Amino acid sequence: MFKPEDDMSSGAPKHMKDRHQEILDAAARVITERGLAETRISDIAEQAGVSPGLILYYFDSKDRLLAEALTYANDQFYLRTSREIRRLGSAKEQLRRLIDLSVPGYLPEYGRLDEWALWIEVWVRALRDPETAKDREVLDQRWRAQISDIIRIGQASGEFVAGDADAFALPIAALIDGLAIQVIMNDSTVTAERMHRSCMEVAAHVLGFALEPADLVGQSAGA
Amino acid sequence: MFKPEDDMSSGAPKHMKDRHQEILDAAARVITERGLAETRISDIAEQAGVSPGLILYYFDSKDRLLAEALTYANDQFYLRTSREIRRLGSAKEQLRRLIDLSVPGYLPEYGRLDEWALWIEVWVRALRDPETAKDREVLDQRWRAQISDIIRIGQASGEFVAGDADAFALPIAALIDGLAIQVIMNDSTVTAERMHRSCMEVAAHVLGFALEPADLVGQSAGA
DNA sequence: CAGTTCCCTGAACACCCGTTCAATCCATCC
DNA sequence: GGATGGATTGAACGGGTGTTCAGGGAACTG
Repeated sequence: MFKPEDDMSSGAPKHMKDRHQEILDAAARVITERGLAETRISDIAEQAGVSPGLILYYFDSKDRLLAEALTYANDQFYLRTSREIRRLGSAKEQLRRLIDLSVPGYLPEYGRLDEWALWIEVWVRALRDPETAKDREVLDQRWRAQISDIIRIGQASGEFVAGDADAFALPIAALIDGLAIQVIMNDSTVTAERMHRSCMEVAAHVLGFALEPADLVGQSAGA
Repeated sequence: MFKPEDDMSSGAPKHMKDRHQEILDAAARVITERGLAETRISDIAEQAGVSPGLILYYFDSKDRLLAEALTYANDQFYLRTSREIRRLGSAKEQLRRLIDLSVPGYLPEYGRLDEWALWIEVWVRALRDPETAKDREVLDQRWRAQISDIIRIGQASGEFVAGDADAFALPIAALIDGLAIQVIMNDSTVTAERMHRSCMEVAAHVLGFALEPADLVGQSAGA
């Protein structure tokens, strides 16, 4: 993804859907790089390879664009993990994979997992912007639902203990959030491996399954 | 604290230390209210009851001021909780009190505990500003040390199981972080009470102590 | 009581950036 | 192939805001 498509040197009009998405993509990339506060319309235009005027042709205002871009980027992350996880057989494998994908920089094939940086931007914005606050709640509930769905599967198969799956999911989700922040901040005492281990341990504890040595091996891409 | 001091109508020069601190206080309040991105020098000046020019007389630039204000505010929170906790007898009580103080809005006497909002601002800024990144790491390590100190006390007294106190503290700190974010966001499914309960349960689990019914009663101010 | 130093003000400056808009380009259709 | 309409540009406008600065004024010093 994220190909600049050099061949569209100048002219080359696109249909609205394409441009809309292209601009959102460009915006998400710029926000990830420079942060929401330092993101200018001209940056997004440059990243998308168009003129600044065109950005405002597709979006009512900079503010609207930023809001849309944030939820759009989180959507992408959700869809990717969701697709990956559905493939796996056991609930324990699914949970493990979800944690793999949530630890910034744990899997080499996915860069630094900068989606977390976007999450923090969403949080800051949601504190004051009701629109963003609404979106955030939906996004966050989906994130927790992804975990509780796995838990329910594991309960049905007997891998996990019985109980309120949503109640089990909350601390696991929050723990991942809290640790991911530290890892993305490059905290010297909270490495990716340590985060992964801690998440697995607490999950095993809460859900009542045994940790096998293989669960704690770093950097495995899973089967 | 936070008295406007109406009587210093115009003249009334203050000594540098005072003004420095006053401006930091004012800045912290404005940032909490409006957010880092929407904080203008004129806002801070107004809040402090001085002219915009004076702000730049005491601080080299707006950026420096903001950076200082953020760590200053976090310092205040640390000092307050630290002072409160030291009074208590048992480690379990200390831990419980720490959690009380960390749950936004749990204790009526402390407003909404908006220090958490400042934390998020620190995180966003630390992603790009090395100076802030350094401060954040110190602040965060102190936050975790506060927890591991309590754990060590409890281990010495036999209240908690033996083990690496720092390793125990990490998930507890991260869980508090992750849940506090949800609570401060006014997430409809993560109430202050639920956060409190979840933190106590995980702590009890990790540290191997039994939860008594009294530990789960809401809003108690402790002894 | 002059002189010096520091605190403080508020207006002016300069720059940055979101937004607007008239003009241009390019498909597509008649 | 001329006309129509949407897509695109880039320059210009305008508001907002960080920073500077010349000056006023209070306290302290000798």
